[in-house]
Amino acid sequence: MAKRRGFFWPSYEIYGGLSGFVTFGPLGAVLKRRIEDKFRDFFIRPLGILEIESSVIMPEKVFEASGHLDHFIESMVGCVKCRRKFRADHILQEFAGMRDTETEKLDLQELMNEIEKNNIQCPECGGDLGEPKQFMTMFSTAIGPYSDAIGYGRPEAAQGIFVEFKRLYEYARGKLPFGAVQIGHALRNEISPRQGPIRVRDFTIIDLDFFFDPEEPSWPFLKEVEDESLNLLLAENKLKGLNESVEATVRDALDKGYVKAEWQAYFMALSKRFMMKLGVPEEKQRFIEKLEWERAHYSVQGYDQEIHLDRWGWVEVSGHNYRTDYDLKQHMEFSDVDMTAFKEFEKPRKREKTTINPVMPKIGSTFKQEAPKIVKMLSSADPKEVEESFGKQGFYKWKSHKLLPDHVKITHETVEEEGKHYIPHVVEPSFGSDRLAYIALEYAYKTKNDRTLLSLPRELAPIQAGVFPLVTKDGLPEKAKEVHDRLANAGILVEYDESGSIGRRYARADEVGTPLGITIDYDTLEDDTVTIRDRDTWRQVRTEISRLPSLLRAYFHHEMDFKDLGKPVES
RNA sequence: GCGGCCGUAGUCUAGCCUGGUUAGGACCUCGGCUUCCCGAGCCGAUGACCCGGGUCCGAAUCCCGGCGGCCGCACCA
Repeated sequence: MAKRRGFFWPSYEIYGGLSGFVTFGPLGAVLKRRIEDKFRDFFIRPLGILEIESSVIMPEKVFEASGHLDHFIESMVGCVKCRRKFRADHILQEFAGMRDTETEKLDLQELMNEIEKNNIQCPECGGDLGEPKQFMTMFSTAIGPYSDAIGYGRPEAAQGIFVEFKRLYEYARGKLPFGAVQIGHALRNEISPRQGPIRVRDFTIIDLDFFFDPEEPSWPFLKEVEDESLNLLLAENKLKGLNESVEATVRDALDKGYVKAEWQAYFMALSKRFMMKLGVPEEKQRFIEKLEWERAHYSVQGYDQEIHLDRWGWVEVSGHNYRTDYDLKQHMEFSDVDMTAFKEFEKPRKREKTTINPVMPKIGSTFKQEAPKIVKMLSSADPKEVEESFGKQGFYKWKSHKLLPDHVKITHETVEEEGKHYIPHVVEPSFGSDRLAYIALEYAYKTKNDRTLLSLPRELAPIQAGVFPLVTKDGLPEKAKEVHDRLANAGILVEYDESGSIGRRYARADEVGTPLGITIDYDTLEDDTVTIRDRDTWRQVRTEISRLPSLLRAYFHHEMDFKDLGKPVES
């Protein structure tokens, strides 16, 4: 259906196809765009969130800082005999009793050594395991003609926001909280994509990164959603093997500690409502908390929003991660650019301040070429800690170097502070708009009297109205074309169709989810009125052509119901 | 990546086992006729053997390889 009517299909079919890539057709592309617009209505506009657009290819440095280079990688080991593949780290955890924190640090050679040392065989057939290999799930490329300028296709749009934090913060005139969003393509080289449009290698991601002060995690907006109930499958229950979800209001979920950040709960509630707008009833939705090892490296708490589909079961449509200050901190460290926010105290505060100043002549003569490193270390070290260490041990140890009190000058002073710098925390709801389009389609798909009906929410429909002459003679087609042009000029997405019988044309329109059918009949020639037919009820009303543009506009903005569009027609 | 099943117009399919004329049908789509409100009817048209190699006088059909799909395993930030 999706293919025949032009919603989406597998890409590169003429060359045999390539799994993990889909093309959105004429109707699908519009549907997707409308869903993204709906997202803007729902999340962006009310909160004044900043929408930006950054590039898909990003330099290696970004992913070094973000941690993706280390984490978006899987070491796999294959069995020589049965050729099955396993995650090398999982094997070691299971058969050598190693912890994930230990296996994480091992390189390929070390993984191999550990496997040999522990004499691990293939868990399936008992055969020997081969050499571990790494599989990078980011797409890599060379930037320009220099092969050492490595770039990666972004696996998430969020990094494009974090690297621009400073400018965005300035644009927001230094006020928190604020959020930034990006709707754009992201690439992930999935090992084995399945499930058609649900799991692809090139997809549109919507990353909304919301920055807030961790000391002021509350916000009045929460009030709007605190009674919304959420269906939560908690990690603690998953660990116990329980698949029962709990029903809790946003307020309760926060009070009971199910959700750690208020803003996260707020976005979860909004996401639930958003799905309902796309046609998914609440009982087909749930949020499932990620276990520690299932979470992304940057996340301290993550919930996946899942939608139940008859075809694929529970499918993830959005991820809600509490990223804390992880990303900004990392980019600060790697770029040496300050990404803190500043907040003024209500009253200036007095504070004892301890500072360490390196005494350069001494440090230089003691540490020689190591001296610059020492100075750098001191600038980020905690002065109190250094002072205490001097007090207890008479020196401060950093790596293999011993720092003596002579090397530094410690001063104490009382300073008056107007405010302080801090690294904002981030809560991130993230959606895949391809999946949203698929879900809207599946939930709209119905059959009625053996006919297919795509009951899309009216504001999502790619074609808003069909214009049909009742029969193709006596000047009706000409009149219908006139009406079509008039509506098209009024900014309404209309389609003209005169092929086949009127019933057939209604059926075709129903199948692509066109909400309204406008029919030109013999009465039209008399009094310039037309009938409007409702896709879902097949009811008809009659109204004047001149009023159509404003009536339809109101109808699509939900300011008017179908019955208000004209006088009912007896059939 | 592995194993099982599978691959004929946009869709569903006949033919394959047992090689042999223009690969048949239905739906969809398009054109014409007809038609005063829900896939009606009649006439006509477009459109397919997944790709490559092999066997053979001859391959949709038999053999090998590849690609793709579905299911299971694995992966899923």
